[in-house]
Amino acid sequence: MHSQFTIDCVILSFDNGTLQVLLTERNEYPYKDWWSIPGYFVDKYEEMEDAVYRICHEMTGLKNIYMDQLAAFAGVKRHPEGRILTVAYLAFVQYDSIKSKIKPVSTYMKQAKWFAINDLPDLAFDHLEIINKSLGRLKNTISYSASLYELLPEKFTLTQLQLLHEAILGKTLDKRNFRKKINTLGYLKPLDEYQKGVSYRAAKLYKLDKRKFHKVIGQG
Amino acid sequence: MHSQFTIDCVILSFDNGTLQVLLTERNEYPYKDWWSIPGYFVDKYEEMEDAVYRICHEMTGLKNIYMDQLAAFAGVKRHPEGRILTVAYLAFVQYDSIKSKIKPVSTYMKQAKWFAINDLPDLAFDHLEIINKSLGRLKNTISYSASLYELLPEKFTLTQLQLLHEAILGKTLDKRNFRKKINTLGYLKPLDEYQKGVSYRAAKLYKLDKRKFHKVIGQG
DNA sequence: TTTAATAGTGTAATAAATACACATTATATT
DNA sequence: AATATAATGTGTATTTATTACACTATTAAA
Repeated sequence: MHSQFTIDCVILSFDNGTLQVLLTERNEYPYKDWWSIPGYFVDKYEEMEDAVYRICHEMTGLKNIYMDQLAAFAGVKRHPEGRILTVAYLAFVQYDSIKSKIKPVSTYMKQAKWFAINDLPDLAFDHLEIINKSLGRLKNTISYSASLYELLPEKFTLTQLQLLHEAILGKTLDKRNFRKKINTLGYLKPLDEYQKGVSYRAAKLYKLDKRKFHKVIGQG
Repeated sequence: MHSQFTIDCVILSFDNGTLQVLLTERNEYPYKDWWSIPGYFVDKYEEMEDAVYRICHEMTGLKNIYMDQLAAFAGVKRHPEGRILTVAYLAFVQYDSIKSKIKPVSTYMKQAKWFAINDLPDLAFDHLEIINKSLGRLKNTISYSASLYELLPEKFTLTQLQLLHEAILGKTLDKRNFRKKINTLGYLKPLDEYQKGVSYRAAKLYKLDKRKFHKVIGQG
């Protein structure tokens, strides 16, 4: 007999100019062989915060990811075996730093794989609804803000940052105005390093200055 | 045997320059005789949206209130009879239009009563945490926005509106600048009516022009 | 008629957002 | 060596929004 409720994790990343979501291929009924966002039952005496990390690790191999609660979903018909409430969490991770580590630890999932957000397979349960809600949250709460930088490599170009904003907001931005804005925020540190392996002028790399970031954010 | 989870409702209002929350006095164990936000168990085959309205009505006598999901709370120790997850919802209502209707329908609660948000009694379960989370949500998402107007009477003065903003933001605002801002938004309709029963110059009344509001909001 | 209490109003200064186009640089190709 | 390609990096003028700031007008009550 399973416990009362499950946790499901929307794990987003950014690559190739597109938002990516990490899906797992189920190895158990219901929805065996379907793609789903990683999730599982919470243990009886387990705090949700602990469960999120455990489940995320077991289903994808990923560890130490910061997750925020998104919402609870409890549609009567969402689960074919009876109404099971799930609490969805949302996390942002850097695509490159994580690619090699993705592999389920448990046998409950067959594999874990990134999918571009606008090219998703059919999904188990109400997981498409959960993903859509995540995208809404992303759009409303984090443009020009904190956790955004979890989606980029540690060192990134301003063009990458702009593409990320564009992907989230669903519209193009003016390059000069974007850079001006970024500058006034004042918490990006330019490095003495440049992009490598491109067949055109290499762009300067930047990283988030966390010290300054927290100063700026602490105020408003 | 109760179903898997509960719903709790944070019902906020505004009166006397202060945010108010509707609490119910429990008539059952655990926490018998304690004040709590109204809530109860969701039925096995009941959609959450339906349960919210049913529970809110049974516990407070209020009907037809629009509620937004706030978050799920599931601390292992939050409920003395074992971990019970609750999904908290948040609603805004007009203080005056509702005062007389507040009276529990079920006997599960003894009475329902408004409390000023900064003068709360001890609360059952983790309900203080839930209320605090509501206030954070209110602050982050609705200044100069929609559901705010649910907290005011249909016809209100600009000073009332300003006091509401100040209560939510926890700081004072400049009267002229506030009115200028409100004006540029353009969805408040001035009426040919004035405040009554005050012993000083009566203020003009305004109401929300929902048509214009949706136009403005629809864009950004 | 005076007092008390709140309503209602404008301007100047600063900061932020927008619109808009071209020279620069690194690599690859011939 | 010269050229083509593809993306980087930069400035100014205009409009819009935000901030700071103080007095007169109106009403009811004393």
